[in-house]
Amino acid sequence: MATIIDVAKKAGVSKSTVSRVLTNNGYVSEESKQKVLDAMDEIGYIPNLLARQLQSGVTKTIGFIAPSYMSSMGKFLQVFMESAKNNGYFVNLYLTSGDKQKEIEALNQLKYKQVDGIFILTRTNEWDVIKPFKQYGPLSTWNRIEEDWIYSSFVDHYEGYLMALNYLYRQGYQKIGHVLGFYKNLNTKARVKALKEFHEVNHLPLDEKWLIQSNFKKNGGRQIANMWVESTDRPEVLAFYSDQTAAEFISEIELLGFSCPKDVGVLGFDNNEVSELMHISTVDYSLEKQASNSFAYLYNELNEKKIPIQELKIQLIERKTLRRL
Amino acid sequence: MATIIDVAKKAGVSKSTVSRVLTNNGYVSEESKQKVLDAMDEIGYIPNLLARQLQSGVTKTIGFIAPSYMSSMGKFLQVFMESAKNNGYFVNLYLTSGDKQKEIEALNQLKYKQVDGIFILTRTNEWDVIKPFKQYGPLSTWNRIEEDWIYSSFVDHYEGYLMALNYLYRQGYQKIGHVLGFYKNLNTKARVKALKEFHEVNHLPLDEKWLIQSNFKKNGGRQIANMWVESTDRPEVLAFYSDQTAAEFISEIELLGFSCPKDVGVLGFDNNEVSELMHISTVDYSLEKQASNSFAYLYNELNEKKIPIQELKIQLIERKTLRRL
DNA sequence: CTGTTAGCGCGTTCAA
DNA sequence: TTGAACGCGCTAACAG
Repeated sequence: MATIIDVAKKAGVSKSTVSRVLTNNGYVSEESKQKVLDAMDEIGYIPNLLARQLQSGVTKTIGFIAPSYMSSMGKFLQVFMESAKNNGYFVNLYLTSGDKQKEIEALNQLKYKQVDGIFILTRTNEWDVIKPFKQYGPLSTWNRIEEDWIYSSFVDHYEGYLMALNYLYRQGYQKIGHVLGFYKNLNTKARVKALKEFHEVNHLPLDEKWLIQSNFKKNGGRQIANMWVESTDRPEVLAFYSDQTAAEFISEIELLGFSCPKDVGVLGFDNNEVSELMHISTVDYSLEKQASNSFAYLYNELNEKKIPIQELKIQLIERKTLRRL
Repeated sequence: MATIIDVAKKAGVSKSTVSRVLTNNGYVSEESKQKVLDAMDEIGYIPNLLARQLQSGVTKTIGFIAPSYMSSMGKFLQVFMESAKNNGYFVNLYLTSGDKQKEIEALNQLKYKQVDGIFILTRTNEWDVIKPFKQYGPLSTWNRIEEDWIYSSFVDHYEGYLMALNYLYRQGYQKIGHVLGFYKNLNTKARVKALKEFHEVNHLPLDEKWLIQSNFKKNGGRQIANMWVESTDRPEVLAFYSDQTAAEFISEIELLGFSCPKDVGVLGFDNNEVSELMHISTVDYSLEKQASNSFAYLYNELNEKKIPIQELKIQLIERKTLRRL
C-alpha cells in the first residue's frame, strides 16, 4: 500500500505538500503540484479513506436499518440510495430480522463512528431505547412519529384512509373489513380513527371481527384469506394496510377457488411493484418522495448546504380488485 | 467523545492497560481490570472502530454491488446479509443503476480499504475491467463465470433448462417459446444450448421469432405480452428466464383479456416471492444456498476458519400456470 | 504484570 | 510557499 509518504519521497517534497494538493487546501506552487501529481500517477497512489475519516471524524455513510427484506422496501431503498449517492454518501444496510439486539448493534454503528446518520425503516425497539442514540448523530425513520429528535417522513394516514373508505362507499360497498398493521404504530392509530369516524358518519355497523390487527408475520395475508373463507359472514371488501398483505390474501383465496373482485373486493396500500403486477387497486402516497425526504433530512442535519424537502400527496389508484360502478 | 486515554486517567492506569482489557490481549491483574471496567462504565466509553480499523487494516465489511433494486434480489440479499451478520461482517450496499462508472466507484471501495471483499450480483462492466480489483481483496459474483480469480455461485442452467423443457413436453406442450436474458450471459448461452438440443431431439421446429433475447429493461415482460397477443402464430407455452419477467407477462395478458394457463402456459425461473404470489410454475435453484455460498467464499478467503460451501439443486415447482395432464 | 514508545495514514497548525 | 511537528484513537512491541 503506497502512502502519502511514498508519494512525497518520489516527488521530492514533504508529505504536507502532498496532503495540500490532495485536499486542495492551502498554497502549493504549480511546479510542486505537478511533481506530486506525477508521482501519484507513477506509484498508483490511493488515499486511505479510513485514515481520513479518523482524522475528520466523518464517514460519509448513512446506516439503513430494516427488520427484514420486505418487498415494499425495494422502491424505497432504491430511491434512498440514489439520493445518497447523488450527494456523495454511501449506504450501509442492516437487516435485523426483527431482533431487538441486532437493531441495537446497528444503532451502535453510529456511536462507533461507522456511520454519520441512521435511517430506520421500521423500528423494532421502543422509541425510548432508540432515542439516546440521537446524541451520536441524526436519525430519520419511515415510522410515523411526531417528535423533534427524529425525522419522520410520513403522510397522514387518517386522511388517506378516510379518502379510500369513502371511495369504497361510493362504489357501493357496505360491509367493509379492515386489515391493519401493528397496533402501536401511529399510522394504525390514525387509520382506526378514520375508520371509526367513517362507520359512524355513514351509519355502517363496524364488525369488530373484521377489524384485524395483522401481526406483520410473513404470509399474514394468507391466514386472513383462510379466515375469510371460513367465515359465515364475509365482508364484501377488505381494505389492507399494505399491498404485500393484500397480495398474499388474493393469492390464497385464488388457491381456494375464489376470485377478486367477484367474491370480495380488495384495496391495497403502497402502490408497490406487486400491486401493479396483480392489478390490485391501491393507494399511492409518494413513496419515492418519502424516501428522498428521509435522506434529505439526514443530509441537511449533517451539512451546511440544504436539500429541499418535498411535499407528499395521497392518491387512489384504480385497478381491478374493486368493482366499478 | 471519550477516548481510551480518558478511561486510563479515570482508572489511574496507562492507556496500554486499558487497551489490554479491551482486546483481552496480554496480562492484566484482576484489580486493574476491574478498575478499568468501572471507569469505562462511568464514562460511558465507546471504542472508535475507525481507529481500530486503521490500525488493523481490516473493516469487517463486505461490499454488495447490484445494478438496481431487482425484486429477485430480495431473498438473495436477505440470506447474504444473514450469513454476513452471523459471521461478524457488515454489508455495504452499492446500487449502480447499470452505470459503469458507478460500478467502478463501488469497486474502488475495495482499494480504499473501505470493505474487505466485494460481491457483485450482476456486473455492468466487462470482466476485464473488474479483474484488476482482485489484487485488493476477494471477489465473488452471481454471474456465471468460470475463472479462478473470482468465485461464482452458479447452477448449471443447461441441465436445469433441459429438465424444465422436458417437463413441458411431457405435459403435452409442443409449440414452445423461449424468453432469454442478456445474450452475453453464460447462463443464456447454456440455455440456448439446452433448447437447441431439446428441439432437435424431439423433432420440434424451433421458431426463431419466439427465441427472444429480453433486454433486461423494466416491464420487458409486458412488451412480450403485447407481442404474443398480436402474433398470429402464438406459442402454447412460454419459458421465461426469470419469474419477474414471467409475472409482467401474465399481468399484461390479463389486462388484455387473456388468462393463463388457458390461453398460454407460463414457466418462470427463480422461485421468488412474486411467483408464489401469482401461482407461477417455476424452477427453484437453491437461491438461498447460492447467497450463503457467495458470502462463504469471501469469508473463507479472508479468514483462517472455513465455512463449508453447500451443494446446489435444481427443482421444478408446479403451481398453476402450466396445464397438468 | 505494567508503562513507555512507536506506529497505522492522513490533515493541519505553526514557524520559517 | 513549504516542511516540521503534532494529533485523530487505538494496538503492539519493548523494556522494566
